[in-house]
Amino acid sequence: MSSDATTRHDRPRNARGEGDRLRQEIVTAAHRLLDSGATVTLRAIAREAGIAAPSIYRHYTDLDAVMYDVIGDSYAELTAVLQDRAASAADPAGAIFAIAQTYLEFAERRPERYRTMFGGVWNAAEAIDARPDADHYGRVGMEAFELLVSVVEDCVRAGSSTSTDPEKDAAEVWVALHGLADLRRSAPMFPWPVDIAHDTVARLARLT
Amino acid sequence: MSSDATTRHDRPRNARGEGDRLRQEIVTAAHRLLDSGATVTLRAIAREAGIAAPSIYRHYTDLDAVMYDVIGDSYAELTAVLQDRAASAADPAGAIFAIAQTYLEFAERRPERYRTMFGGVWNAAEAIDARPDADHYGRVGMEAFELLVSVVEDCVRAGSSTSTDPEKDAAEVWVALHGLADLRRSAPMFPWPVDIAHDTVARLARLT
DNA sequence: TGTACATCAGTGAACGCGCGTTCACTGATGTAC
DNA sequence: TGTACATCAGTGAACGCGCGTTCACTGATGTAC
Repeated sequence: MSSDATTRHDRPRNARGEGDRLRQEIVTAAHRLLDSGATVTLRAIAREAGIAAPSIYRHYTDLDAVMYDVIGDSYAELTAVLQDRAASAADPAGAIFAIAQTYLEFAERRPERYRTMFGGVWNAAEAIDARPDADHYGRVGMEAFELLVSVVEDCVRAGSSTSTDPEKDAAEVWVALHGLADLRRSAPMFPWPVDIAHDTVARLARLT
Repeated sequence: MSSDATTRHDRPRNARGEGDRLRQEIVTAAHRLLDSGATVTLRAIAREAGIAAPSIYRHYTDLDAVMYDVIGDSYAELTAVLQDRAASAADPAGAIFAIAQTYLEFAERRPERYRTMFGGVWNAAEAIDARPDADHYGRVGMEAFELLVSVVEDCVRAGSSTSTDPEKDAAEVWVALHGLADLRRSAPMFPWPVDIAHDTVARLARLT
């Protein structure tokens, strides 16, 4: 059939000066692949994007560089949805629970994406460390955490938390949420107490 | 050079009736590979064990079957070391902290092994579910957890914990330990509070 | 006691696969003269 | 206005690699007669 023996939609080439559009299409294709649970390889991304594999090299040096952008987008998306849900909560304590629930939902609905972001198969930390703009991306990843810290602080001000170290308590909440997200997926037969998330968060955030 | 173009120690063949020894050598080779951080493939295991790749099929149907045994051994080892350290603690509360520290050390010293056991790359749950003797292995994995539950119960009896649901509180402690083990590896630049493990465990086990 | 044979432990060569990566290229479009 | 040329976006064919898996085999050793 076609030359590459793979499906290739007849994608119209971008206009002159618009070459960067393909860069975004590559990232989008990688997102789709990740969310569908398929293995993410350069060739798979190319197939998903409807382009030839070598075309990726015009925009990225390697797979890590692509994943780096995928992770940047993912952090931004997670942060946005957490902020959104926290903002619509009735009170600070409600915001904490909203964040916890939203975080767990994100991890459950996009397990591979979550794993890519938080230390799954692809080691984000390593790749980010290797970048000249590591600071910027480290900060993007921290935004969601800082939201959590500030919500704990809100709780203290509102008198609904007895925390004396919101930063530390927020870290403990994050750790517990991550552990829960990860273990629920890998040990689904474990008899999980239904209210474990709510209970753990309440204790670690020192809610009254 | 040699036929397979790879190093092959001249391993003496096992005596008649002793064929099962190779089965153990295969698992041991897989452990070494895992602990060295190398990618675990059938061919890599064969190289590490000093045998030809097809020889593995005489003992295992596929890589999953090998990993299944690797995981069984790993659970047994972790459980043993946890029991050991818990037993030499001065009191029940000390036993909890000993378990926590030992668990985190295990995860830090053998990161790939830990990830293989608790939902990393290779999905233990899936492979175990597919086995006829799934119950047995599910229980092996549970032993370490049950140790934690019983130590929390000891604390309650000794008056050093106010827990009213040791099983649930033990689950929360486990979740937090797993989250900490996993995130510390994947987010090493995060400003981890030094006493976060001690603090989290004390709170979740309701130590007084 | 000798010998034919079955069993056992393990091998070597070969295969097809998807992968990352290279290379020289194609063909459309803007720009200089 | 026409035309030569540079640039840009993207391709197709090919490569070597390690992988899982198959197949027919080799050669040592225990067992039956």
